[in-house]
Amino acid sequence: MDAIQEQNRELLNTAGLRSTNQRSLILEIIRHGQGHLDADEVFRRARSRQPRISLSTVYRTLQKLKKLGLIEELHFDEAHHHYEIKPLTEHHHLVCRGCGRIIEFQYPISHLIKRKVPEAKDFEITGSDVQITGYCSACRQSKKQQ
Amino acid sequence: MDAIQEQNRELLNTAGLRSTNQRSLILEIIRHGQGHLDADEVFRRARSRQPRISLSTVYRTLQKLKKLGLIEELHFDEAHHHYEIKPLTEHHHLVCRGCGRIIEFQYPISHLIKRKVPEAKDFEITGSDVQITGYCSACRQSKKQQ
DNA sequence: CTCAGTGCAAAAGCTTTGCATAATA
DNA sequence: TATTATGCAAAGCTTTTGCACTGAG
Repeated sequence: MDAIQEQNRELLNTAGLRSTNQRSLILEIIRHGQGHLDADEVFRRARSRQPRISLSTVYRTLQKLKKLGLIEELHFDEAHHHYEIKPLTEHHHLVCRGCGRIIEFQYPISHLIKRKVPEAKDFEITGSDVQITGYCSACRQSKKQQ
Repeated sequence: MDAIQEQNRELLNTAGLRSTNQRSLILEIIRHGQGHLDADEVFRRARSRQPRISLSTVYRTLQKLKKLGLIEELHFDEAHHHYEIKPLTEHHHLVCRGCGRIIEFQYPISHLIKRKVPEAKDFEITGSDVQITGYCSACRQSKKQQ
């Protein structure tokens, strides 16, 4: 067992979960997935390394990891969810309506809102997600040429 | 036909759509729905006034109205979408993880992001949604008492 | 050894689609 | 009248669940 697996094992055990190959693998996949993988993509990548893994395990693991706060569930303009490793610094997403590209940016929105928005004064903020939709520079170029 | 229906009719015709009782009704329901209705809720309210309306019509109409930009689709932490009339001023949502209440607030986020975030300089912003999750003051109170 | 976790298959949402009928322009 | 829109039923996708088996602690 290598160092990364050992680290995952501790992470899971500390949370009161059993460390299994499946869970460790799924955690790795999301960690290296550059964010924004959906369940099916996680499943396909997992299966290529562990052919007998099932979709239900993927879903059950994603739920557990979400509840533990290890990963975050994102809701883009689609019928299914996307997952990313819980970011250390607050970051958000520009979603291009042309090519679907997702550009991350950092900005301490929740801090700002806490300060500036009266409705938020009494609200205990645990998470935030900002989605800006529009067209990225590449798609703006190709729109002009049409 | 009353004045509101006549207004809806023009709105739809201008957009190149036929004006039907179903569409006019659905538009009314969303307009008076205080935001955040899901398709099923729109369907149930519509059926109480027009019993033969079908769920497919609701879904098809929501799609059309969304493409026209008359309504906006929101993605809270659930498996389905919510809809609201396109707001005139930019507003966003505090979503309570305790009671599910949704509190709206106004803040010109996209303007701010355009100015402050380098990644957004080249991005043509067409829409924005900020979701702050956490606990509202009522739920914070009841958490303390537990 | 015990119980949490897994795989499989079946079910359960939510949403979309094909087709004949009805309604609008 | 020529299309577009509707209702119904069936299908499609994503996600969840029941159950017997497996594997971690």
